[in-house]
Amino acid sequence: MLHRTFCHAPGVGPSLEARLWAAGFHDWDAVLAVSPADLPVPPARRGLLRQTVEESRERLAAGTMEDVAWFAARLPAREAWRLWSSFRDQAAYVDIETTGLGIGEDHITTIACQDATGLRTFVHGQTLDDFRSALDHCRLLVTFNGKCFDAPCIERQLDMPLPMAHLDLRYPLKKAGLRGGLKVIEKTLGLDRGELDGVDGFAAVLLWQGYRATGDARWLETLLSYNAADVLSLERLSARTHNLLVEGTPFDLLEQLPEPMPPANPIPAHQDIVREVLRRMGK
DNA sequence: AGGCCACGCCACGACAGAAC
DNA sequence: GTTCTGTCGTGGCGTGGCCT
Repeated sequence: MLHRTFCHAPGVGPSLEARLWAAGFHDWDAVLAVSPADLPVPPARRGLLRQTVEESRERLAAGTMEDVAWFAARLPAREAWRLWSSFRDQAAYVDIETTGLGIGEDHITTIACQDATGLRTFVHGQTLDDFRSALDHCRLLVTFNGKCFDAPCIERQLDMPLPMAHLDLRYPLKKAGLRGGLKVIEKTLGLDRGELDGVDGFAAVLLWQGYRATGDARWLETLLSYNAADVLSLERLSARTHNLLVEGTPFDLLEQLPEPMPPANPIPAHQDIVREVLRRMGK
């Protein structure tokens, strides 16, 4: 979808982009194939549009982290979803758990990261520092509400800059009509958390506390299972977001993509631990 | 419950095209 | 050439909603 995008050019908003599409300029090649005078945009904007399209073609072909970040910086936030189909192979889906909502002394307890190489988890006091190199090959960071929560936490607590493009699914999903938190949206799409049903972010705090208090690895494993579940659905949600938002363009049929089922969660959740946590939560 | 970001709304400026 | 009108993009501000 990115190669059909013009609203990242200065002076081109939703209206002008729609005018270009309606006039048959369906991708960058079509714009470069005609003289600037034939473009259906105000004369003062033709030069910059052509220049942006030329640079876009080069940057999409190069596809370095800087190139992807260049697109992300120029796209209006509401159109950031268009990055995903072009860079999904270099995407990393990330979610963190913490001891709270960042008030006072709260810190990251675990991180789950899924990318082309598979699922990895990182634990405070054990392997958390390894996360610093986990995103070395990542061109596109994908999260849910990560712009507000996960990314600032990681940057602040691990002192780890995140310069790559960042797609926060919360906003495009809302634009596509899917509101509410991650679990609510998963249920709407028929995705089942299985034995982790009812476990939420606050439960994750209790799971960490239980692990610290008992040293029992089953508490940690259940926490990691929950953390993993949060990232394993993100690729599917990204595809659904893409497909729903592509429906609002003239390229609905051309750009629809298969929606992969989330992989099975490789980390077991222990039922007795889940029951105990839900009991402590009054559920 | 705190922090953070995008969104919605509005006002404003730039520009193109029409009318005179 | 000037003026008016409509369209479009941009920036500022307040607010809602999501994370653990």
